[in-house]
Amino acid sequence: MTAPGEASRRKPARRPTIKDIARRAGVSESAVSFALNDRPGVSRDTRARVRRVAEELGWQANSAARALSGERADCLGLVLARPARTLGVESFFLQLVSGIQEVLSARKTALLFQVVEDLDTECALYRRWWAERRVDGVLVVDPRTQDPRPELLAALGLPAVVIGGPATPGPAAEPPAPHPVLSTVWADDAKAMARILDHLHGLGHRRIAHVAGMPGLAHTARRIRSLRAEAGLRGLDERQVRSVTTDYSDAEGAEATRRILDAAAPPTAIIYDNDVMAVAGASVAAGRGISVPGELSIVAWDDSPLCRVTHPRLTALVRDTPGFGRLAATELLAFLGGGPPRTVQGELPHLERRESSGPAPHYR
Amino acid sequence: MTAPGEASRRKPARRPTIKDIARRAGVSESAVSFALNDRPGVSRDTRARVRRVAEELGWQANSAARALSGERADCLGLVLARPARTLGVESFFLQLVSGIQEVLSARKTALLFQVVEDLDTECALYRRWWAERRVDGVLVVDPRTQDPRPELLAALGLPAVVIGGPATPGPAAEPPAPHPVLSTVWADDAKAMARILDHLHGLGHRRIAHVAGMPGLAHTARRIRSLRAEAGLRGLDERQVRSVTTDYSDAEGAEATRRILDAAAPPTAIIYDNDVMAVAGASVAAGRGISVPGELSIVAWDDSPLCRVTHPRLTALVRDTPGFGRLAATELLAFLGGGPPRTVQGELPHLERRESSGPAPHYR
DNA sequence: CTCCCGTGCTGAACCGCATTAGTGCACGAC
DNA sequence: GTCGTGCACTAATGCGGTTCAGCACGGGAG
Repeated sequence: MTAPGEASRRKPARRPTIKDIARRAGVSESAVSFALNDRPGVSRDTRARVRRVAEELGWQANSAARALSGERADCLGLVLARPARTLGVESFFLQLVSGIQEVLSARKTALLFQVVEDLDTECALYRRWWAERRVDGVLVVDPRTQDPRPELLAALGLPAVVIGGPATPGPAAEPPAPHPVLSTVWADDAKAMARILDHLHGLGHRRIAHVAGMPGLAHTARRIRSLRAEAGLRGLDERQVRSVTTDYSDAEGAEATRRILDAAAPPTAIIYDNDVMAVAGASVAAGRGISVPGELSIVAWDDSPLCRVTHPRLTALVRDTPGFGRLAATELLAFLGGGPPRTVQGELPHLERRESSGPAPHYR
Repeated sequence: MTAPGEASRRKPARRPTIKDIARRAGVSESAVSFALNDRPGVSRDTRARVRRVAEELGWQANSAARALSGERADCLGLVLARPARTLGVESFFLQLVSGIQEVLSARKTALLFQVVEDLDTECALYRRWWAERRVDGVLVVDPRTQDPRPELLAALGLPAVVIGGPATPGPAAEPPAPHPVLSTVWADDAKAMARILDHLHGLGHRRIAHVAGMPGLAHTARRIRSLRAEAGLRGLDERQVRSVTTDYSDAEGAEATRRILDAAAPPTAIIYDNDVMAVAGASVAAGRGISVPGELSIVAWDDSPLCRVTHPRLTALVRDTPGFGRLAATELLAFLGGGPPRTVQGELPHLERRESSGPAPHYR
């Protein structure tokens, strides 16, 4: 029935267990467990001997067994709820994940990563992971203004850190109110927006458009509020700073740009909430023969190679995304280790000035 | 010691086990296990009752317990070995992962995803996952010409599917030789390259450059060989089709473009192995006042929104990346289910003709 | 009427580790 | 000399499933 290759292919290839170590080291299994987990109850000699044998055998704890008895899965979860369609050019997540894993891999903690279509599926997945005890905690991304996730996770008792600020928006300029159970890492979008406005206002721009991201997202709301607030501080009124929301795609970024440029009194500067839309916007301007930055300045919120391959290269807000991921992972591990839920702030981004932003036209 | 919030936050929130189901259904635990796993040994009535109780209790099998006794982790692994630096704009992986998970989530199989710095770390990770029994199998990406991974995985007996063809390069035009243990999903780069050459040669291009990806990657080698072969079939010699390798970054793509254009007899068309480099190349051409496609045609291997935001929009080879992921996941699950290792081919990409490719200059 | 077998279910062992409750022993105190 | 005490270690138990060896029962064959 089974071909020869068939039989050999399924070779069991037994992996060593603590029993094997115990036998070879001449001690009991529990002594081995103590020795390998840095617990008291074994002499220095025995501990060293056990360690050596374990090393020789290439032993690694069976994660399932450890999870079953230890009540820990040594595994965190990250769900990305994005319709497949909008999984376009995206440098943010891979960088975030890369940062997260720098921290996790040092602790032998794994990361379960899943892309799903929508928020409901994401919630269902949290429930399943919780019930299956697959993960010790989760990293929540893309917080929304109306977000069912914090409540769900709190109800399940599944530890989590919300990346990108809380779902409950406070005043734009203030740090988010701490959630009683969840940790939060947030970026000060208000200060970041202030930096952009310092730059543009200093260059003489008085009519500024803002092509924002998805309406439901918390940081979209924060940025829109921040723009208003910062504009107000500089004596601009609401009609001079307009925000429109999009789905972050190049298509909607381009479309928004067209509508903005068609207005009666078009702005002299546009802020885009991501790099893809900024490039798309620059492309629209080029297509219409509008000179950048002569007639229109462009600023991208988030830098990437994209911003450097256009002509002119785009002025962009540079964030340390891997650093943000490291921060989030560190915070979640600290919480799992028994620490209190905290609200910590990521590094403030800086504005990388390139050729897409310049003096406002009437200033020349 | 513990604050009030501290105490409540760690609420155990017990999850139901089969013991709970057994008690409420009035049967033994083993009967519950049989009923829930579609095994014979329980009557229709009992099975239905157990199912109903499990449903009511919201029971989900503890994945650790199941893994421990069942010898299956219901989890696959995917490692991406990329220096953090080159984790730039990358649509390919998220799309691949999204396709993979369409298949996995239907079977309640999770995906462990990890980004590491290099191949050695990747191999170490396979060993650890294997020893820890974390995963039932892995999806291997970015196969190389000299690739230690198939051998390692075979030695460990860790089932795997290699995505993107085998490490052992056969003749460009032929499907890869099947590995005795590993499955492979591959793309026919030779035919894809033929489509590009059909297009360019048909437009009169006779000097064609190829800005390829990383030298060590198997598909880079395949594409370079394919270009030679296809050029030969059309009567072009080696000096008319030049390939240079890069690290896929916009910077190297631009640099390669500059050197290519500086040559004594520059090509009339350039093929780029990814979208980012193609855009960077287009940007270099624009900076030099070289008209595209008037003086230079550009083709990108891999489409993305990027290719649609440039002026002119870039002609690109469109692959069904999520479909590729689905294929790979399906194949790995089939193998885990007892099927033989197979070599299957992904859908052939098609060339999306846009404005960046046109008649060669001397044809006008 | 006995024997046998299939059906439907139970009890117990087991997976690999962590943990708790002992156990034997040396040593110091009284 | 006896008793406690701390140390180094072992034995036993449990985590939540799966699985295998029974076991009671009923019905058909001989």
